[in-house]
Amino acid sequence: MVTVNSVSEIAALMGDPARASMLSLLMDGRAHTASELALAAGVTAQTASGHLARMVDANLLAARAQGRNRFYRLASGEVAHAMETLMALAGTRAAPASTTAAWRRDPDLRFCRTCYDHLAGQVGLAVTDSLTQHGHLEPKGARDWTLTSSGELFCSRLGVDLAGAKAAHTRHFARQCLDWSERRPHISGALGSAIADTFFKKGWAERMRRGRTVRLTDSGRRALSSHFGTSLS
Amino acid sequence: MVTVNSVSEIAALMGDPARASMLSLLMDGRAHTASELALAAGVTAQTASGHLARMVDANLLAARAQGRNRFYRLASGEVAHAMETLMALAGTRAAPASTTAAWRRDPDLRFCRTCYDHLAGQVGLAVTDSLTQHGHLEPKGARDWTLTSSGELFCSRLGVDLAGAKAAHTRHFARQCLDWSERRPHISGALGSAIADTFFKKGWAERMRRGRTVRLTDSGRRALSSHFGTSLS
DNA sequence: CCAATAGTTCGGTCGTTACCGAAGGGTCAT
DNA sequence: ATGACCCTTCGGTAACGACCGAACTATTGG
Repeated sequence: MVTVNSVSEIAALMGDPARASMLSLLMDGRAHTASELALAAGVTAQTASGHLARMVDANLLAARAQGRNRFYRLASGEVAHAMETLMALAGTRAAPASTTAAWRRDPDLRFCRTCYDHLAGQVGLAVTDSLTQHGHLEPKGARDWTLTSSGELFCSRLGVDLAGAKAAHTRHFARQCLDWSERRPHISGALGSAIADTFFKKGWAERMRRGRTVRLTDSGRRALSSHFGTSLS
Repeated sequence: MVTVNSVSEIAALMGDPARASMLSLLMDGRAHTASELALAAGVTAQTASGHLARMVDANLLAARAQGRNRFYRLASGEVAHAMETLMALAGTRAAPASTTAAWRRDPDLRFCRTCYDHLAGQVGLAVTDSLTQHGHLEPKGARDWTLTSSGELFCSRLGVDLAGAKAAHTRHFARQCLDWSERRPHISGALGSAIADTFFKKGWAERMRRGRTVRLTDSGRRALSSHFGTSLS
């Protein structure tokens, strides 16, 4: 009904530098305390509290109290997707060299990172490209994929929890998520999450202590080569 | 460090209700005048002008001056994509404002109408396309065409008052005019006016009593086919 | 109990910006 | 030329909201 208004409300929330910094930190898909987020945003705890309350109110974040801490995380992958899209748009603008974004200079982040709960960067793209090129994924509509029967076979052999992914009826199953560093869609949604879980469970990849960067292990490189037929530089 | 900032800048631009309304209207992919956008946003022309300038500055919009109007359109599909994503996040069905625009509901207006004193719509485009494809018109600069010698011959055989058109030194001779419904330039200026006069004089087209709608007669359809080699649906 | 830590609420300040009235420039028609 | 129309720039106002200091609640640990 109030489409334009609600859009501007969401965008206005993301349009504040402090809140954008918080959302950016939360893009790793993990939950962070209010203090961490205040630090990341460069504001005091009171200010951060206000920001967080507003974002929870708008269903951008979800909060969970634990002891005397309060953990915040992104409310959904859609929020992460919107942030990624805005990053992609921000990257296309003709900008002077002096304002080159930090992420353009971070090769590790461009190589592999988490986008909410799935893999992004060159590794995320490599997985996605392999699936599409082998006929495991087929485009469906403008923003989804269909997992073909060969794709189901491939995923179950890989050890991906397909049943669990299909059980998550509240979210898209195989969603396209625009990769801001590579500017092409990678696999997202419940399937993307399940695939990422497989990578972590099998020790193919591990999250860095801080930030969204993900390190591809040696066995991960071998797995990419043997299972996905992909060689990364 | 700059990444979060640039994202928040973009989001902040989209976060104002007036600007979001403008962007929403522009989601139809077409160019709109500053007045239309001011009306859509519910603000005065001065306020709208400021908003539009900021969005052009941020490479969200592209502007093109034409006569006393100034047309604005989205700078790229990425902008539309970002808006769509935000709409999806806002939980609103992306309903392009185009469905409510008058010209969208009026197929006759889209088919053929006058634009000041020359023909616009599909018929205007058909005439223009035919002239360029036969080498009668050649682009000159960003906003004009040159009538080639073959074009002069063609026009005089058609009965177009070329002498009168050339005598009107106060206006451009063969001007490009952006077609609002088709988003491509059609022939305007003194030559465009003279061509339209020919259509009316020969009974190929007649103005409707009210409004800008023009009806193409049966002989007009035959003329389009025989003289311009164009078949319209 | 008291102290320390985490987080929120309240009140007031301050900067940003959206807004409009007035005025000016450019274009087109009569 | 004159007026009408479209758009922009300028100046001033008003309101929203981001921010922090201070005070308050809740949990943990000694």
